[in-house]
Amino acid sequence: MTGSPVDRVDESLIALRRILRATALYDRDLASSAGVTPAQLRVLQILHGRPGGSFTPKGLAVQMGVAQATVTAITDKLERAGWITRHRSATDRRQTDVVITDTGRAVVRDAPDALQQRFVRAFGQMADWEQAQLLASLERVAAMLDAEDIDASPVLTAGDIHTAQKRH
Amino acid sequence: MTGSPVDRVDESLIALRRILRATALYDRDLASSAGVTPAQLRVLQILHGRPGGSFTPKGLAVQMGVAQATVTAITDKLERAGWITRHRSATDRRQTDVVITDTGRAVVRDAPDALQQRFVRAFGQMADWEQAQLLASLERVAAMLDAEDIDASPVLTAGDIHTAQKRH
DNA sequence: GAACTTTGCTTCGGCTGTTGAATTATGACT
DNA sequence: AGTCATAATTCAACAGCCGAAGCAAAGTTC
Repeated sequence: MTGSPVDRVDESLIALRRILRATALYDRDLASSAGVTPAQLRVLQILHGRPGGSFTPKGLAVQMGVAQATVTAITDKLERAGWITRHRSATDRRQTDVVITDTGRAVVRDAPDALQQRFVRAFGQMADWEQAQLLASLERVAAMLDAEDIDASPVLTAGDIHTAQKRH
Repeated sequence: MTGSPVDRVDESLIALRRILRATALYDRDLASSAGVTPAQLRVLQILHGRPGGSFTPKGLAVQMGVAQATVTAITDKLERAGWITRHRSATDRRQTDVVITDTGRAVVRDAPDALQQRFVRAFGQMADWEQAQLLASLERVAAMLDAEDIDASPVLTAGDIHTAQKRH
């Protein structure tokens, strides 16, 4: 069953692609079923996990790895939907504070993150040593891929994850 | 260092998100640097790994998890670029055969799949038991995520992966 | 074999995400 | 004051993606 080294790297890559594909499909399901697109939800999740529920467009752009213009476009839609508000920052009047609203937080809470739920459920059914091994492997892969030339800021605030926990 | 079970699932999810984010950023780099977009490259890769380098739009749509109309749009661009050709199928004249051209194959071969290269390199430096463990974990996660409600067809033919191997 | 249903593909209109370039406003520095 | 840098927006242009509508070919039913 254990093949040659070449087999192993091939099969690892195939497994990785399967993971990527599954998440892409989940994203699209989410978009069609919950009335919020993946990119918009990502913005809401980031805001939700921030102290005060607020962030600057620049900060959002850096964290998401997109251009500032993209953030402007997305926040336009979020604002029109009433999920965020925008105000000029008091301290630096060049900046804008993007603030999540209560209805915006509700969207984050209610968005069915099927991927995450499935992962949490399956993870919980694993034996202790399996969990530890899986975590080690995932962190290993993450370290392999998101390396120095990519901004390594903390990708995800834990807010949405803990939310999913509560509703296990 | 080893935290509570809740910590572990949280940290696993964060690692998973880091992986997803890294791959998304790689995709965008690829698009801007190689003159081919991720979706277009995916079509070319699928064709490249097929016997005869040919597939139907329907098959592409199923494999990629997108609508047929999307495949039409993408193949329009690929055809205009000279990377594929389209002919009516002889056996079933409703079908179209999408066939990759030689220049199309060259695009697949030369596309810098930085993600894959980095993975292969790092993987090769790992100890034997680590490789085995990583593979097992990735396949485990893949099985957790791309489950029954998602078409579980073989996601990726090995063609492009072996190509990356050769040029390790 | 005529009428229908199904299947495969394309066209069309519309939305989202994404970007670079140009613009405006503000802050920082000399 | 003058210059430069930074934050955000606007604009024009693509790419991806979809559902609905249309069309052609195959399959089915009577």
